[in-house]
Amino acid sequence: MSATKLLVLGIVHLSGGAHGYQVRSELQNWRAEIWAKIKPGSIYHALKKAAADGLLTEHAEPGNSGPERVLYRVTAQGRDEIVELVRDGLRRTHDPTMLDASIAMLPMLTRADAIAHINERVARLEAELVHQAKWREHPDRDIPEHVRDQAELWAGHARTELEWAKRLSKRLSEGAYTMADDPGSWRTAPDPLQMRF
Amino acid sequence: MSATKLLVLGIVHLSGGAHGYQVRSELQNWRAEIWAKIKPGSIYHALKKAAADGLLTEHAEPGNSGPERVLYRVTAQGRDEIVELVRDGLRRTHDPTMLDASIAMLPMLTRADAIAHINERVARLEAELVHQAKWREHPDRDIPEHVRDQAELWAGHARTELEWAKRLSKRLSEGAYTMADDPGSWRTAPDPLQMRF
DNA sequence: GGCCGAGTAATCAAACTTGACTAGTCGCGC
DNA sequence: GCGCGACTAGTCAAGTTTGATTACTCGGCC
Repeated sequence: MSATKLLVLGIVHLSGGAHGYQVRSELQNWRAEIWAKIKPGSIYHALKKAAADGLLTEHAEPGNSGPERVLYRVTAQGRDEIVELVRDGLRRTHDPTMLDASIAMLPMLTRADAIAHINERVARLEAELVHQAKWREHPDRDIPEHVRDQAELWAGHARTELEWAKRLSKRLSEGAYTMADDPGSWRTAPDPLQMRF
Repeated sequence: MSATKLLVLGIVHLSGGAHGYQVRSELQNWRAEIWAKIKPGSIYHALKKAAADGLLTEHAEPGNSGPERVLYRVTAQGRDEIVELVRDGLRRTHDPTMLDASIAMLPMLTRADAIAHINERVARLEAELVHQAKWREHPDRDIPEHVRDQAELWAGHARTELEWAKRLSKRLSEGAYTMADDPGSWRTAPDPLQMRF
């Protein structure tokens, strides 16, 4: 699941550098254990992996009180990765966790970019609904009846998501939220993360 | 994810004994790679694990053509486990994959049992909707605006699922599907799986 | 008759997740 | 002045998932 990766990178970015426990508690604040099903162990693993991949830098901090801590910061490559992951999560259907994570990190994109990708999602959902409708007229007959009826539930969820995505797209074009290219965002604010290490 | 476990056990049960590849192709027929995200490797692992846990028995078959195959059969304990997993999946919210798998294996339950557990789901979903509505009136203010707006999507999904679960419950009480206590089900049919090994 | 692609059947190492466990600090009541 | 619970910070082994890879058969066609 790359939702963990996205959330961890995103939180470190938003906090402008953080150590494991900070990420963990921030995610707890956001109730992410529920919708993203993230457990402590995965967070520390994701941080180390991301550091090994060059998306984060590690700074050992002497334990002036308490045990040693490691401070992580997002690299330029890491920021690009976050943006790419958010785009991917918005586009890709059938992965609710990744969608939730992407929404959480939506302000990493510029307004136009976000709208474009949400609209792509809308288009995909519409295509899937058409496809499903066709399939239900001519179902495979070697599949049990109740398995075919599941399709109703999927279609319902697809319609719900469609409505919601359309509303979100509309709200964005009306100027809701502070996006990456708006004044006051992480991008226009003085940003310590521009530094390379 | 115990959805894999449930599907694998369920398919072996429905086929009255099967080897890995049969399970794999049957799941492909049901398009389970899409909604349950099952990959070949996991299937073989799940089979071995279940056998080690006493839910399946293994019968080595000499490769009379092609490589060696292992035939699996569900034990009495395995059947109980399937029933328990289906009940669990129906009850538990926030786990769509497990719900899908449970629906696929719904006829493992008696009609009354299935209805009872689906009704429990309905009650839980209603409680969650009430809880969410309250939370949206008094949101935590340290959470970004767009994260709070995600709740709309969750609520939408919950409502969709609620409607669907109610319909399913109704259909079941009207006699839809062949359940475990109906004539023609795996339970009333002569069943080779009753044998112990 | 020999090779190629499709289908059958499975293994394996690497990556990832999980839950339980460790270990230190801090305040507070007794 | 000490024991206890809560908070901070993280490690670790065990379990699971994944994607790539292996290996064998069979039918067809050049």
